[in-house]
Amino acid sequence: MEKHKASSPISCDFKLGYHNCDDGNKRGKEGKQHRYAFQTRSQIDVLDDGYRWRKYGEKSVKNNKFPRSYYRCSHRGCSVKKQIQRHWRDEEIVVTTYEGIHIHPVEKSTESFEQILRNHHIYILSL
DNA sequence: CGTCTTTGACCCGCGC
DNA sequence: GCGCGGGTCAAAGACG
Repeated sequence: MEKHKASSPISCDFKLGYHNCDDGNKRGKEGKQHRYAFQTRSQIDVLDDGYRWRKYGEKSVKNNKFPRSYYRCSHRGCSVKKQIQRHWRDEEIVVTTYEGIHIHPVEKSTESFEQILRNHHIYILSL
């Protein structure tokens, strides 16, 4: 699912910070992780992409009245994370950030990732 | 009864 | 050292 390119230009005045997660320090797990994000115009903040997610945290962000939710793939051995956050200005815009790669097939076969992309007018920001 | 949410505490790096 | 901002843990409860 990492081959979806952003076909439509986005006018976003916010930028996703690429956190400088240095490998080989305290964490020592995986150093470089795939991280990409997209934003959505939707009232629903949690897009069902076919995987099962378990929420493990929620923190409020500065300069943003809406909190940010942290999810993790509930499959054993799969440590894909994602966080969902609303835009600071428009409540309608939802920013979803993925991190990691799934090591197992998708469980639910309801919607494919492409369909979700089309249905919700998702714009991929960076990958 | 198993899975997932909720929510405060905890940890860590950074600046003062 | 202390507070802050951001990320995670884990116990208890909700929900099917």
